[in-house]
Amino acid sequence: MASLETISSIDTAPRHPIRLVANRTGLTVDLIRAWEKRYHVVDPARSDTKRRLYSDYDIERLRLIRIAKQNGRRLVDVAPLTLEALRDVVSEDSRYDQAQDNQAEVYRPSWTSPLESSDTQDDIDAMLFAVQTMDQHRFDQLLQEGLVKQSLPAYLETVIGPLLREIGESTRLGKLRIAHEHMATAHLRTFIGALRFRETYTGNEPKIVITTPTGQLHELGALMIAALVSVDGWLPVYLGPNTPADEIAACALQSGARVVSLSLTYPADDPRIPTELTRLRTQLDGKIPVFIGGSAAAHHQPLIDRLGLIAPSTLNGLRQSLNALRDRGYKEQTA
Amino acid sequence: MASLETISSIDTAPRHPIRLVANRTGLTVDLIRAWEKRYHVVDPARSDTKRRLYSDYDIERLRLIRIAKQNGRRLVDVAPLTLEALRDVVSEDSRYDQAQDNQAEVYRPSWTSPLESSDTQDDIDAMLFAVQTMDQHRFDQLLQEGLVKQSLPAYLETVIGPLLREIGESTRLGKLRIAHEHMATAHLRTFIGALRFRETYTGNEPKIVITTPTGQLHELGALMIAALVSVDGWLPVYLGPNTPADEIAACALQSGARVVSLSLTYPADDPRIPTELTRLRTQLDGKIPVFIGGSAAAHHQPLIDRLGLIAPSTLNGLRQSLNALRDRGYKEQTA
DNA sequence: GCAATGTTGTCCCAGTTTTGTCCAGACAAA
DNA sequence: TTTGTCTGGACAAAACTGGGACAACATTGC
Repeated sequence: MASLETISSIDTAPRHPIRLVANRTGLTVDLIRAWEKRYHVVDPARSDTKRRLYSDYDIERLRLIRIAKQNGRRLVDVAPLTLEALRDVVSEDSRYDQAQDNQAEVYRPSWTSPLESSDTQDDIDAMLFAVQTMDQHRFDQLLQEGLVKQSLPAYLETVIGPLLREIGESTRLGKLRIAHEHMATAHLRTFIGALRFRETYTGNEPKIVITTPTGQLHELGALMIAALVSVDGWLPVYLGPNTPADEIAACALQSGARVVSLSLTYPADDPRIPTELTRLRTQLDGKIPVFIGGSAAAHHQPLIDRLGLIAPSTLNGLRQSLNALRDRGYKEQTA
Repeated sequence: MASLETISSIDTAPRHPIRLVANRTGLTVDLIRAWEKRYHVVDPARSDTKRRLYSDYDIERLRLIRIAKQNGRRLVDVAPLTLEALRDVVSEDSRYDQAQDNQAEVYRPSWTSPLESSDTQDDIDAMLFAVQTMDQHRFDQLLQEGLVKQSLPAYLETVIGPLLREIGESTRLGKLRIAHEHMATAHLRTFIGALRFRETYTGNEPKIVITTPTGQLHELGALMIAALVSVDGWLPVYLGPNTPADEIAACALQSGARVVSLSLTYPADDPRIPTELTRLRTQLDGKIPVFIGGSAAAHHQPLIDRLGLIAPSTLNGLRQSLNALRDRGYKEQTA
């Protein structure tokens, strides 16, 4: 369980003091207590000296309730909702034009463990079949259904990632036409792009610039990262693919981003990559870390080491590094 | 299965406070109450402390009434209509809106104007400012709000189209950085892509393949077309940008599409365009018409004429041609 | 063309409910 | 000691309600 937890769960272990919760949610300490007193919005555990201790789950709920209120909901109405119900309410409110999710009845705790791999593979196969038959509607349906079954990070790692690889592979082998790949890519671009907006923002999130460097035209990896980090309370500044180093640096500085993350996939050995990465590293204030992800990152390991960039090997590794960074930032801030 | 039902039927359970309704419809709280007082436009349920509680059905009605009013309808006339009747009225108006010719039949008071152009320009300026300050959240908010104010086709034509042109222009003039343009483009890609899914599909819609030919990397025009035709009951098979002619043809044949639509923007004089268009025309069964849209279509007028392609000069022209085609197809089918 | 009338969005009022902030005194942590 | 958190309560701002006033504008009748 513990290993899976890291991918998919929102931790329910109580450990955060109220101040951190206030910081992360954008609420005041007083308000959090008042909500608890009046509506039992949260029921935090206590330390042996009666200090409130909140879990990640609580924080996420409070964040969502804050947004729900901004959208015009009344506290009385949203206070008793579960995290999942809140997600639905908030995403419906902030994007009421989105395809109405019809799975309200399905109870899916966010700590749901990832699907059995065979199950997942079946899903992926079904998706590939839908692509092959150009059945967009079915494809979309499968994507939506798959998302219901697991948490977003787990879904990206176990379904979307493998699906992308298989589509690429099948096209190279001639099992899929270019037209099929195009359709699937376009559809996934829309789908993953929309995922980001399932999350909600308070305005206090640290920013992260996400893009791909010059020459890297495939954006889906970067987009997945944007969706992923949204879950953990980052605000992605997403620039799409193929951004020159100068522009990335300018954007990071203008937006006040805490981190930059790049995705490298294809072509893996583009000669511009070393130039661009070096240029980016020198232009950025040394305080802004640069993360490198994507399948082609391994090709540039020496360069990455030399420049002091960070290249976690998995999506989950990236996620953990970022979370550590974010929480470190919190400590510095209050120290 | 149940999915279609849940999508198309609107919940009548009263649960939304008036503030939320105001947010979603773009009306003010005062106005909603005034309409209720004067015309019983809605008759919301009440909480135990007399607070108004609206249903999804109410909200949708208010939204449509707002649009109907913008189209020049009088409140007295539309207030008693059911949701379905309102839908008819609004969609009828939106057709006449842009068919500037024969609007004589419809009663339209003199103050009718879809949206004051100055108003629209203000919105666009605000969006440009949000882009310039890299305020994605604001940008998204403005896009959403704009959409509430008018019907989707009108919105695409009066806001999104001009916005795209101004972003391109500003970037060329150096008023925006490339990073800004990238951010805006990426964001719009997500936004427009999601628009298509506002519509609900029955499975009987005629299909239309939408893409851009080889060398044309800008996909937003094509994506706008996909969103646009969805409104009129087409099912877009969207392939993203840069699709070779052979693949377009294969896709059209495999999916049984009735029409193909291409968007040409940049580079306008790409030498591959004539080759690709010719190739496409010959590979497609003569029965499948090919529409050409986009700012660069004019550069290829002789070619378009020679190949017998169709190039309406505006989005609305395209829309009308397609509707005519669809209805003609329908008649043949039933005759 | 002008006056009377109708339509419509906005604002104000006074009373109620809901919600955010503040305070005081006690205790715990750094 | 200083700072932060705890409980319980007080207070004030914001939001909602019903009612009505009013100005801007369009329509209608002359």
